[in-house]
Amino acid sequence: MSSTSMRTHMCGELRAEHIGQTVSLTGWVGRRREHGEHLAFVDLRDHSGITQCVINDDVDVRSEYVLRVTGVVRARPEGTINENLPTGEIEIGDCEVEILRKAVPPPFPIDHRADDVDENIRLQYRYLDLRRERMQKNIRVRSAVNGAMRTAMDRQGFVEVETPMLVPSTPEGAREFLVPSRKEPGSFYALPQSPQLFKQLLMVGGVDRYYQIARCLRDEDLRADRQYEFMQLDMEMSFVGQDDVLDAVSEAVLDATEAVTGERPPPIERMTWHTAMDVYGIDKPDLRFGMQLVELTEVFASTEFKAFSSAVAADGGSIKGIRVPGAADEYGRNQLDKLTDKAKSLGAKGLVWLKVTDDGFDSPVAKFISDAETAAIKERTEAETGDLILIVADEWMTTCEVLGTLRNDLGRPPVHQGPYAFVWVVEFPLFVGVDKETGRPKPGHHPFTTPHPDDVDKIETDPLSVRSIAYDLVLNGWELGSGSIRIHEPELQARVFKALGISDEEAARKFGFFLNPFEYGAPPHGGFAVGIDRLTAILAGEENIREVIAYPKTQSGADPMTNAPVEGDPKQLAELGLKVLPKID
RNA sequence: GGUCCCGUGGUGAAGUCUGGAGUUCACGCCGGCCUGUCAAGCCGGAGGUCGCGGGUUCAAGUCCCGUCGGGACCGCCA
Repeated sequence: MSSTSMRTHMCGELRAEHIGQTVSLTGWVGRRREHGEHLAFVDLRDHSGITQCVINDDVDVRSEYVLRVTGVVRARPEGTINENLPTGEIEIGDCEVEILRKAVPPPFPIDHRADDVDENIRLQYRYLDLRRERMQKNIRVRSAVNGAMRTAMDRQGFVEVETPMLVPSTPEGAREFLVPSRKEPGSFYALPQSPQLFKQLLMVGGVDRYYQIARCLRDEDLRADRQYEFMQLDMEMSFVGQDDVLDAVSEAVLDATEAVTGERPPPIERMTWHTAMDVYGIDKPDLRFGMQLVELTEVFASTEFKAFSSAVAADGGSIKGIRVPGAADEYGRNQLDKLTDKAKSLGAKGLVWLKVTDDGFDSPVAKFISDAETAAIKERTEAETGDLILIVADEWMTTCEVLGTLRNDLGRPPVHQGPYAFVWVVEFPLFVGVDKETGRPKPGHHPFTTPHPDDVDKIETDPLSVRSIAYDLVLNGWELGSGSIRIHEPELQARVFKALGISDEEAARKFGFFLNPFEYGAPPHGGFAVGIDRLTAILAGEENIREVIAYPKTQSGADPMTNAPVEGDPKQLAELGLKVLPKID
């Protein structure tokens, strides 16, 4: 497999069993150690590893020269075995060295030391960065993830279908990249934010089980876990319920994890959205650590502390706390003030902190808390002396979100650390919040998501309480993807549109191209999409998806290697009927 | 759109708070010595618009203003 017409082995391949063989290796000069005119050690490197070549002639080879070395595998002399190297027992002697290409010195070392190099420089010379062991590993982890998921989908009877990259602009959702049409100046294609439309129409088309390793594009600001372009394992299946989709995706994701780590994680547990919010304060809970939100509303049922009593009295009010083990001494007044500011910036009216002592609490509000309440707080939070307790009293959602954010800020390990804590978060609300202008509820996922059958009756009467058959896959606090069972009956779709305040005319205008085909017989169907960059990053032990993307963009959307984006050429612009307006300051 | 951090020979850092000659350290690079190294060693050398522009000052890498670039996060990502 690894041999070619130019080489017999890879640089990381040779062992004691090869001693005596004449071999040819190709690769780059990693290190050169010269001992006078007639002895030099050259570490020849390719992605598989390095092999020491002993060169007796006076050959001028330098860092990153590309060589073909032909010689005899021999045992290293006693006392010179390098146990840190898989190939450390052997070396290549009687070397004939062919310089295939000289090289100028690289701007940074092609090894682990480049981890500390400014990322902009690594990206400018990405082709050199990619030569490094870390990048080679990450690219191969990615390939393994793709391969395992593809195999898993094939095995389960899914059919890979490629959907177009030049698509119509869609009215809702993320900002799109526009591509001007040359044939029709003034008209534009959009690059797909996902194959959503096409995959659902594949179901109408009787494909039954579709998947694709799909490129998706969204013109939204970049982050550690977000790029303009990203890859998804996109899938859709017909005549299914939620369990069918979750099982199929679990298979692919667990296979991918096993392919990379060699170990298959346990079956992925499920948690309702409500539990995730209530206990972890976030819809993408990180299950690797505790510090759960503890319910304290009842404890303060008859409290005299006004900040709490008003929350108890309010409809939908909630008081919760988190315990930060052993943190009482770590957090001084200054830091506690910062936490309070943070809580306020997240929408809380305030933050109560209690330092747990043997007697009770050390806190500015300790005097408002009765002995019974103190005992109840300690019992419910399982607090011990030296712990710090943070309490928020507010509307339920605010209480949960604020404490969830603090929990992550204070306790969350780096994303790749520890076990792989997958979790399915199910029963997302159908609607989230209310549009300020229209007063109508806003869709939580997208307007084609099926309402939970038990809640369908409440679409008109209490829309915000309606759950949906929409679900997310979460790993170590990162959202890996989301999906839903789609609405396939027009009556139900009409009710949801009505709740959203979308008129028949508007629905026909905005979504007609999508929904009209359903008239010809849409099967019940549902699907999912898994973010491959994020899954790969976590499996590769990286905290940033740029590390698992061969050619990523910087946070401002530029590519330091190619200098993209570049100004439009006037001739091209003219052909497309485009004119660039001057910048407004 | 916002908040915060960073920018010093090819690379990484110290120096910036408290202004005083481009000073220092490590790696790399070039040359010399060296026959068992593997982060080789020893000796010598070259290499700088302190991101850029403006201001304050007798004097700015250092203080002030602006700007560009990079990063983390918020908004945004139905």
